[in-house]
Amino acid sequence: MPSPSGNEAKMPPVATRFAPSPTGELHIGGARTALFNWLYARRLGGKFILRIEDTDRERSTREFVQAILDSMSWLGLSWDEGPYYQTERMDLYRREAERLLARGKAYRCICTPEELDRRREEMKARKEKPRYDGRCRNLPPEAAEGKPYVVRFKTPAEGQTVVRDLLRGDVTFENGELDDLVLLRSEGTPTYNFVVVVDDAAMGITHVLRGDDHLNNTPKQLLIYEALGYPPPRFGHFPLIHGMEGGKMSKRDAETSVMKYRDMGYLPEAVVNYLARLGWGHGDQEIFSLEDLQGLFSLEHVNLSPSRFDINKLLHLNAHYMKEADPERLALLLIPYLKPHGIEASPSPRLVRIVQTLQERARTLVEMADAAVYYFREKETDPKAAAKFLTPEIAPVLEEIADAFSALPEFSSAATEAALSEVVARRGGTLKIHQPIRVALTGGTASPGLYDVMEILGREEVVRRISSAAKRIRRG
RNA sequence: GUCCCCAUCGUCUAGUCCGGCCAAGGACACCGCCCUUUCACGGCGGCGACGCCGGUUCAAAUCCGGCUGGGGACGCCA
Repeated sequence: MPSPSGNEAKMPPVATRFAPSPTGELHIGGARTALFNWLYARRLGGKFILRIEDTDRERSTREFVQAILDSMSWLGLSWDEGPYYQTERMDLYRREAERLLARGKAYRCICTPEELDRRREEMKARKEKPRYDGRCRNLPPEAAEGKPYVVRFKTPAEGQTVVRDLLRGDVTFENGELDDLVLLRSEGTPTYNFVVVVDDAAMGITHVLRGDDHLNNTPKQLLIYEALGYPPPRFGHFPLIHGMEGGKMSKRDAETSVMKYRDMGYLPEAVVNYLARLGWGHGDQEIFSLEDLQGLFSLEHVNLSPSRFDINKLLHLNAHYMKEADPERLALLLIPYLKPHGIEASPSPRLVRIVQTLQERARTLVEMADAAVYYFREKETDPKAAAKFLTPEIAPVLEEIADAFSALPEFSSAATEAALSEVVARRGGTLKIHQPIRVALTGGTASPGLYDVMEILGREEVVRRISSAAKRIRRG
């Protein structure tokens, strides 16, 4: 219970943000960052802001912006404000840079990129930490006239900056280790460490939750906050997601784009569940809906060590959600995955029935589509299956069964099962007939329950496929 | 090279803050068995970890130090 004079009472409502740069599709690691920020805001009744960091004009594209927005929506991560685009806020950044220049907190630097590169290489060769040597710090203002220049931050040479990390506690940096970083490029566009501060301050961000790779940037940003005279937000850095081989997750390990997982037939709830459990836990619980997560997520339970992306566990979770999912919804979702097989399906009760037979057998929508093909057209028979089950002595039995099915008053799974036992009984009761029929019907040895398959296929098609299998056997 | 972070089964994790309930629990994967018209699902069981060394303590996975190992950052990228 917060006292009237306590900090709690004055705490502004929580605001988090996700600030991707549209230089690629939404990365699986970025998606987790977005998820954690979204959850944190939701949990505390705050707002979640989306900001597109497109100041790198060379590499940012409209298409990537759209892909990121689509990925967020697919995952169910809605934003309360934005998307803001940094390229639309250039005036603000230039104004703030001017302010720093006027107060002597920043300076113009006329070193060329080539020169800088050269010096960096030299420093590396000398085994020093590569950094700007500050040679333009005290240049008279006229020196920059008529020349291209960048605006650099005047990092204090002395003292320490401590980052009070929400997850790791205090992390202390020597200011002397920090660089005079570039604030404005020679074309006048701002760089990351500068815009992020200006925007987070302007947007009232209270909590910056981001990947570990930004921990080293934080002291620089803190110093910029101070120079600008804005109160800094709280920071929390969680570990990166690694590939199975260790190291930043790359395409070598697994697909890194969220959209690709959708394309590979994963359900968004499985991806969300998996991402949440990667670096976070809640006792022994494994299954979490987005709604569960909103109520349970907390920074205290975020792990500090990097976790590896394990596609097997994602697959397992997806299989779980495939089983849980409403068959009508799955039927709708399945349609596009049928297209590559040349199947143009449309929503129907039959499609729902098909999905129901496949739900506990398919781990992804792609697997489900693969397994569903024989429901739509006769598949080529697997030669091994044919050799084993479509033997000459089985041909007359198949013919007998086809006849029995044709004579049935109604073609239900109960009826076909009864008819089949009758045939088997007539032949001595030890006949193994299921696999031959399965091969005749589906082209392979694995399928849902035979009677269900037959009911869905319908009498005409069942009789046709069984007879044609018998004919093929007789022809040799 | 310099700075920073991290360290429980192969992987994700519970336990670590407030040392004893932990001869370390769950999940994935893997291996067996059961169920079964096939394949799956499911059920049961197995395999499997506190990186190392020292310290504090009656007692350490839990606290402290060192070592080792892993990772990240050092751009006119974000």
